[in-house]
Amino acid sequence: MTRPKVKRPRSRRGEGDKLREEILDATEALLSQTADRRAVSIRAVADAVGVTAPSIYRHFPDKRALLMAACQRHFDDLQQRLEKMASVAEGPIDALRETGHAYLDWGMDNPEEYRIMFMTRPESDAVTDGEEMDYSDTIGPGTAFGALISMIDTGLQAGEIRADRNIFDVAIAVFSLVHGVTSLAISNDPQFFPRTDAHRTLDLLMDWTFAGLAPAGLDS
Amino acid sequence: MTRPKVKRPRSRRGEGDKLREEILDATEALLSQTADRRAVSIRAVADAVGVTAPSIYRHFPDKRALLMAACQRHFDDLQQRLEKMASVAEGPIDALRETGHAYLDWGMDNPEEYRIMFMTRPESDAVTDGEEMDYSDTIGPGTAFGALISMIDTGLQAGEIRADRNIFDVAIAVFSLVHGVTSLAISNDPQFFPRTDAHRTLDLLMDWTFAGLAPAGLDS
DNA sequence: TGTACATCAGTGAACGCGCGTTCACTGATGTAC
DNA sequence: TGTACATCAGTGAACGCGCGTTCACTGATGTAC
Repeated sequence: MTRPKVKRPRSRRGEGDKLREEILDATEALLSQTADRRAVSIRAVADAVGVTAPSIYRHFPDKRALLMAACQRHFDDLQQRLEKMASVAEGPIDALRETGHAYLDWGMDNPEEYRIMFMTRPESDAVTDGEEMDYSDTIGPGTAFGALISMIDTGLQAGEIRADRNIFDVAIAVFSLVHGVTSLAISNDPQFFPRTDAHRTLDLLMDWTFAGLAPAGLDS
Repeated sequence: MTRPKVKRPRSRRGEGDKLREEILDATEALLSQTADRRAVSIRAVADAVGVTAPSIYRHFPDKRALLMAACQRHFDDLQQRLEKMASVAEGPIDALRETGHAYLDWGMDNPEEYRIMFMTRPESDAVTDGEEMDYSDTIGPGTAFGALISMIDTGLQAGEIRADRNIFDVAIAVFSLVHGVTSLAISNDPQFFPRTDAHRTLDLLMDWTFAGLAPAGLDS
């Protein structure tokens, strides 16, 4: 990891932005492979790219900005996956279930990214160590949370979800439910809480939830 | 924080263990006040106690051991609180609801401790940065999770919980539900997800859950 | 077609910092005679 | 009751490390004349 690996050939004039992309790729790869944010240092990233540390500063003002940029990519990836799942589903309840499981899978596949994005302390300092998030990018329209809101809204319109609930409250509750299983799954020894158990737990919670959300006390 | 503060008077012969307790107290206080594990360095702890850094090593072999000891105290504290809530409650369903809210309050009051105990990556490395937990101390009898199991069991005996559920599955589901709200509450700007909202969300989820757990499809 | 030059991508060395930890020590205090 | 001494609680200085970041620089490359 500290060995110089491959010496990257210098980009040609006007192609300096290539390095920017390579740096982001390396940052993601490092985070994903080590599953440990402490392994993602400026030096380690530079090393993985095959470049020296100061080169990073030609493309990002500081470490914070680098991590923010990498995290934004993850957000976009997650959102696209969820929207894809939702578009394929048969009806809003099915969409909620499917996206819930997809979300869980994504978290389990990207545990450290998940921790950074959804499990770090609020405010400024999180960033040195992880990421500070702009909430308007998190819950606004065109985001993962926005997609959740619209699924629930569709359910309401279709009469599959009881209409006496505040839609935002329901969304927060459903989100915290899925987040609970995901966060538990990646904070424990896989032997203690294996992947199939996580999905089973989510299913059980969804059963309860959709019984509670059903208009006439019917199970979904 | 780097200033020497008060110079602690040396303990008398045979009273060396006093410092051990003071070190643990200072560790907890530092963690609680800063809500940032990075602020809890050997030097900072020593400083808070009014002693030099090497003195710590007379009482703890390394930083890991110090943090483990401090965390064990937190576990004991949480467990005692939950058992107290459970003993006061009127019936098992009420006990589950009350302990759920007490758990949420505890997490919100001790966010960094909660993160260390329930939200760090599994395995060895968590400790340098937080804590590795011995699961037999976490889910065995006489623990917080053990208390949850026994509440559900009481509910089953009393006929207030449907008997066709695997008790362990139900316990994991209930735990991950409460954990979800707690973890969400302490990972976001309090302005975005205030304390009352967290309790309201938990209530909603509990409503769904107890509808699902009720024997005859009745609400709790 | 040849050459001088500005530009641009990236380097090498060093900075100051806080960290966990080690080591040889000091000096107060209880105890044995 | 007095004194020598072993013990014990804690100190002061230093170690090596990895970190983010800065600074003056180098040398290849495209462009203007």
